[in-house]
Amino acid sequence: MQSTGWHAVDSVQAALFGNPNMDGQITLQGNNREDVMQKTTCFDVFTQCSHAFHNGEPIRRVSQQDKEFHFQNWFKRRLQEAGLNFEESGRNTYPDFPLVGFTEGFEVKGLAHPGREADFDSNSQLPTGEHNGRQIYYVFGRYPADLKPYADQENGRKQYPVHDLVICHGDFLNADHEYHHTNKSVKGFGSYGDILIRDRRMYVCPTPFALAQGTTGMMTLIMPQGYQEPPRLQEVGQLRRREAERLVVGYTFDLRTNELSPEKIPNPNAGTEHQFTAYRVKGHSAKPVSMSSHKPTVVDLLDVAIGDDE
DNA sequence: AGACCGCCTAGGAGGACCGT
DNA sequence: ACGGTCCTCCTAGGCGGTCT
Repeated sequence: MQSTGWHAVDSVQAALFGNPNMDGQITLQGNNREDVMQKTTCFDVFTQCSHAFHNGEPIRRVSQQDKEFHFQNWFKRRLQEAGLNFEESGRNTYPDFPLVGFTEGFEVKGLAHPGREADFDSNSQLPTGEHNGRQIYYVFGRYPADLKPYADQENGRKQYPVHDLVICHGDFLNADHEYHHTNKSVKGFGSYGDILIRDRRMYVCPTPFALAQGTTGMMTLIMPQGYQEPPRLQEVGQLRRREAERLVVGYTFDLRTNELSPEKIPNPNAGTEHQFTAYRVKGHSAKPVSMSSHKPTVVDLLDVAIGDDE
C-alpha cells in the first residue's frame, strides 16, 4: 500500500489538480492526449442542498423501519432538482449515487444528532476520493436523534429537519487511491475446527464535523483546492490535511493473547499537505471553517509509547 | 490547593438486522 | 459470502462538587 501524492499524474487526479479556468471546470492535461474539460456537479448539488435546507425541506421517513434511506431520499430529491441523472442505488452499491454523464458519485452518510460526533462507521468501503475512475464526494447530513417531538403520520411516517450538512471530496477523509482491501477469512477455528473467522472491511473514520470547526448547524462544501467557484458561492475557509509520518500496511492478531499489532512503514509522502477550500452559498452564513486542532492519533500515541522507529 | 468521589457522556467494541 | 446502517453495552476520562 502506498499513499498517493497530491500531484500524481494519473488522469483523474490531473483533472482535480490541474489548472482551473472556468465555473466549476478544470483542465485535464493528459499524457499525450488532447486537453479534456471536466465539470464538477458539486457546486450545483451543494446549492440545491443549501436551498432545500434554508427552505426547511424536511427529511421524510417512510416507516419506523426506515433507518437508512430517509436521508438518502432527501439527497436524491436534491440530485433530481439539480437535473442530474444517476443510477438507482441498490443497497450494496458504492457510491450510493453514481452519476450518469459525469465521472462523479455521491456517498451519503446520515448521522443522528446529537450522537456520534467524532467518527462514523465506514464499513466495506475505505473512504477515499476516487473509486473506479469516479471522483467520490461524501454527503454527511445530520438530523434529530430524538424524533418524538415530530408527529407520527401513520405507520411511523415522520418529517423532520436536516440539522446540518457537509459535502466533502473523499480525499478530505483519505487521499490514498491505491489501496484495495478485500475481505478474507480463516477456517478451522474453535475446538471442533469448524468455525470461520471473518476479516471484514470495517473502518472508523473521523467526520468532517470533527475534522473542521465551523460546520455545526451549517451547510458546507469542502472541495479540493483549484476549482473556481461559481459566483453564487462564497469561500469560507482554507483547510489543509497533512500526511502522516507512518503508514499502517498490515497487522497481525494473536488469538492466544488477543493482541493486535500494526505493521508500519515510513510514508513516502510524509508531511505532504492536501489543500481544500470550504464554501457556502452567498447570502447564507459566512461563519469561517477551519481545521480543528490536531489530536494525536492512536498510531502517534503507540509510536511514542513503543518508541520504535523502523 | 490538592485529593477524592460520583455522575455523565463520548466513543470503542461488538452485534443485530436487513439486504444482495 | 459479502454489504450498509444503526443499536446496545460498557468503560475511560472529563467535570463539578465536596472533603481534607
